[in-house]
Amino acid sequence: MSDSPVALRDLLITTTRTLRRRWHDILQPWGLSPHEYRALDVVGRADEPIRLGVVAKALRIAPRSATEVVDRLESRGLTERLPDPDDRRAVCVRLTDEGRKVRAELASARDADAVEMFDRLDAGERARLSGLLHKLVDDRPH
Amino acid sequence: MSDSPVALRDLLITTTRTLRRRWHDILQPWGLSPHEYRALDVVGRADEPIRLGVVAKALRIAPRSATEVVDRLESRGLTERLPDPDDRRAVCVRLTDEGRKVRAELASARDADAVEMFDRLDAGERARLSGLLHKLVDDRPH
DNA sequence: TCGTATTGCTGAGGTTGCCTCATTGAGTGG
DNA sequence: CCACTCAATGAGGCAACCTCAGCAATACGA
Repeated sequence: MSDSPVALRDLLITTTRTLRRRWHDILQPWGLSPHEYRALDVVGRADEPIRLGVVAKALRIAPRSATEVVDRLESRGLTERLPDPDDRRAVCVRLTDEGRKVRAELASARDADAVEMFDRLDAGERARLSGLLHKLVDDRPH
Repeated sequence: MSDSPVALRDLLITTTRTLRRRWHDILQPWGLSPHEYRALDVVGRADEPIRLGVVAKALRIAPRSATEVVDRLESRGLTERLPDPDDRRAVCVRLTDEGRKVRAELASARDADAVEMFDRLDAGERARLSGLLHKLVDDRPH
């Protein structure tokens, strides 16, 4: 019974482990952790400077911890802080030119890797896989 | 293009995130982390007492760290250490009765959860999903 | 068989990435 | 104007990993 729920769950886990490992390897040369990339992406996704507190919420970490993640990005020259014009308590973050460049390069490397990962499936198979996974997770609480 | 490689990758990640969260919630009442369960499982899977170094290799952590994981299990009364009869440098670990009980209960809770998670798919769909995932990962280095 | 290298575990101590709590300085409602 | 509340951050803590050194015990080469 190789397609029992239990075997299927393990297979799903194996598959995303592979994905994560590949992503990790892509990130390696840039010296960024997956979490740091996520922060870089959150900051870059907003085209306006974004508040530290908003970064924290987006990453689901404590505000205090967002300070640290952003510190790390800043020390690599990828982001810069600036005062919030509307609230002098608040601090905003935005990407530097270098940060924009790194984010763009990583995003396209990541997408290229997805293409490579999935090129064993043709369009029909991908559509079927997509349908099955949607059926599994759609409207699932969380 | 909702079944592009990129969308598919994200969907796969979302799916296992759901799996992981459910697993985490199951583990919660027992006060065990996923990693601690994995250690418990490694120790229990061997029916002989198993060396600490072997535990480390199975968990892919440094030997020093295996000492700590096993310390935690031991402090919860789930495992016990005993000297290796063949090599007086080595220390073996085995489950206590309580450990065996917890491992069995968790394993069946985990399997029951997989059944529940996948009951949205019928046997044919599960077989198709299994085939597609195998095609993605089989013989992939690592 | 004896000296040397290697091995298995663990103490000591470092790093990372989170956390909570308290502080500071800034907005806000009665 | 005073008492809240709120944003970021310093201080300090914790969990879970790591490396390195040390202590026994084992294995091996001459």
